[in-house]
Amino acid sequence: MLRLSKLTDYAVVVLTRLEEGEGVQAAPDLAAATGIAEPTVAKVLKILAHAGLVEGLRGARGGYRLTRPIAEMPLTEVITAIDGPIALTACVDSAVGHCEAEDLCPVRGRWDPVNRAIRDALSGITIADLAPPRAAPVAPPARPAAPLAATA
Amino acid sequence: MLRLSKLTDYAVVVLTRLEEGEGVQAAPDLAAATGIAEPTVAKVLKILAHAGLVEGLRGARGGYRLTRPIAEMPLTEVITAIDGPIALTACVDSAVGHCEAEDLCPVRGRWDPVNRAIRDALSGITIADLAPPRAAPVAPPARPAAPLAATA
DNA sequence: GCAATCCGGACCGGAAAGGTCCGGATTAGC
DNA sequence: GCTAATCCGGACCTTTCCGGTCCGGATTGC
Ligand code: SF4
Ligand code: SF4
Repeated sequence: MLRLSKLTDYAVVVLTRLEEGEGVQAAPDLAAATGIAEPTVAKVLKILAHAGLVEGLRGARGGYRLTRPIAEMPLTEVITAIDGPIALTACVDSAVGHCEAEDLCPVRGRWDPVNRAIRDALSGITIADLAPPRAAPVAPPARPAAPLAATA
Repeated sequence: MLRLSKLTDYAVVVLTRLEEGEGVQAAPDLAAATGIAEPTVAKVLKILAHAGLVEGLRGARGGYRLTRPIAEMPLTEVITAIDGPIALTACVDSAVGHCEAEDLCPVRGRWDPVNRAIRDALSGITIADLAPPRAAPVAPPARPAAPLAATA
């Protein structure tokens, strides 16, 4: 169904929750706050830390902390970090495996523009756009999808 | 990897191949022409016929035929026919299953604009855009992604 | 009547995702 | 220095879904 993995979804949720708390937050803490199982949250955090989106502070009183404000985190970065590069089919540039019908296939390589279109549409969205309207400083319901209007 | 299913990919390939041949074409014929396994092609054709994108003529000398020119077939229709409705997460309108963290989740419902953005980006693409440049009447390499430029 | 072809469904296997767990390393606090 | 808390890296299993195959039945042209 062109669905992105649950882990990616959870990652966004965790990131938004990280933005709310000020200091470092432990994994079990975030798990309780989001309603996701604790080991799963830990796994997501580990992947995100590996991608450089969050920073893990070890030792007692440790936890995780954002390395950037979520307003400067494109959604594509999170997807790429967890699900790998965006590749609709096996014959786009970022794909690894190749299909066996690639010689006879008449549309070989023609997926690239489509792939790029989706990537562009997603790169204009940041995690902040997915986050809940915190204090609503400007206009909460007026621009829920401002950067998305470019497609229309 | 935000990858659409192979069946959908095959469907596009078969559709483009259907456009090339004039009359009806049998499933084994298409299989040989595309390099895809015959039962798989048959399965794809069945699904497409069920969705109304192609028409199956039974009996001897039968086969499949397009109901519309591929230039008027949006890509979303093919995806929806095979992979089901486009739903990035479990909490968008078109999704069936619901995640258990939907009450505590702060981004619940915020995926909808993203989902819509992708759907819009895809609805502007037709199968003809994926098809190979048949006779190249205008300019083959000049406009490979004309309808996609709206996102930039 | 016969052969060719689509139609609908059931069926199975393998891969991938989701989820869980443990031992080790690191650091704050006492 | 010792203990407790916490991240880190990986291995592990379990389940689900996708890709692929197959068969009996219905329909039509010759
Ligand atoms: S070569 Fe053709 S069949 Fe293979 S992945 Fe690309 S579009 Fe699909
Ligand atoms: S409610 Fe939250 S966790 Fe559940 S599918 Fe929606 S965004 Fe993801």
